[in-house]
Amino acid sequence: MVRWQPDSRGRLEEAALALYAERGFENTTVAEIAARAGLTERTFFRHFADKREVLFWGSGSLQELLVAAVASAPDSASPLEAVAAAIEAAGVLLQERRDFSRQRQAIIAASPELRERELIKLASLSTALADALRRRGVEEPAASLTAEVAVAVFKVAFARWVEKTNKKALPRVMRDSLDELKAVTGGA
Amino acid sequence: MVRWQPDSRGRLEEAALALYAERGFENTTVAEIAARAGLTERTFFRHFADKREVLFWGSGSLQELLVAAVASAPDSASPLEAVAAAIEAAGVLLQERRDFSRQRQAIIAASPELRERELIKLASLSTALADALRRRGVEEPAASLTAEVAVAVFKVAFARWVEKTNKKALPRVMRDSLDELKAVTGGA
DNA sequence: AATTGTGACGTCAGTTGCTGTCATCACCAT
DNA sequence: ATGGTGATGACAGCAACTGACGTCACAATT
Repeated sequence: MVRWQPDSRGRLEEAALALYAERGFENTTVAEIAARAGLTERTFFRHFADKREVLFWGSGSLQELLVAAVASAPDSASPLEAVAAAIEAAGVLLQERRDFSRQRQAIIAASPELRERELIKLASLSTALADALRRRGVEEPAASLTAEVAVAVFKVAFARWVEKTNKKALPRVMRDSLDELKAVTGGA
Repeated sequence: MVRWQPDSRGRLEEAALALYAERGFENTTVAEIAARAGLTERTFFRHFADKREVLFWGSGSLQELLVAAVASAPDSASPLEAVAAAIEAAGVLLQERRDFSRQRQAIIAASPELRERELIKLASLSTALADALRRRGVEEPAASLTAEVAVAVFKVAFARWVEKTNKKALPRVMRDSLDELKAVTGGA
């Protein structure tokens, strides 16, 4: 006789996603999420720092992926080329989980609190990318600026990808957006 | 006999800034702020949507300044030149309130919750700038990308300006950072 | 001058996010 | 068996926020 069902964290994530989608983030209580997962409110907070974090648990691995991509870029690659390869790799990953990504983004877009949390994750990504670039020998402020630019392109491309149905694949949108950015900053 | 002292909002701002600086944001209670201002907790929430917003009341006017600067740029100016003029104008304003800006930034930097709020203000600024650019006839995604780039340069320049004492004036740092960005995105 | 708003604030009660603390009990190693 | 461990439940409590309602100086109206 098992005392508890396994994967309580996963059940909490699932329950939260469903309830946030159903009745909105603000209109669902942690107690409801826990009840749906067959757990206690207290247990929810043992797994997630707060009510928002349950939606952002995967962002850590995405950040690791991007940082690894920057680190493994060939030495001949420029800083911009290194981060370009990284966001394309992220694009591949998100493209694979297309439906999930879109549902999640719809939930986030509907709540200012969740948008705040998303932005700080992206800011964390930016500093991580800047660190990775500095490890490649890029000096400041070029490292920070390149990292910020990468996140900016990521944001814009992701927003366009989410927007309408039947569009290009995300890695392609990432590339196109980066080319647009070069045109904007270069052809002054 | 006046029933209440005037400028309750200003007193709340002042009290909050002092207490946040003194004992940190998390260790300060809204009730304490209100008491220091000679008011009630309930009144605090009538003036500010939440505990963080008291530090960001001025960000609206800054955003208006930037948008106006973009709108009033000469027709001959490229999108990047238009936002460059805007962030330089913002640099002038912040340079004038140098001490206040730095104290405020120190408080924000010390609290993740406040950093979240700052980021969403910058995101709001980015969409406002993109709108202003679109009103100048700039198409998407160039407008969004240019706006994001402007905010990125603003962030990096401001961070550098705050960092060490005895540095260049902020408008100058803004210009330099923008030039660095052009080098980074152009000289691939 | 009397009346009637009106706006800014106080008071109070309630919900919800979040935390500290302690007990419980299947499981595992010894 | 014995004892340790880790995940969970149970409970109490604080602080952020909200809604409802009362109060009273001041201004506008008549």
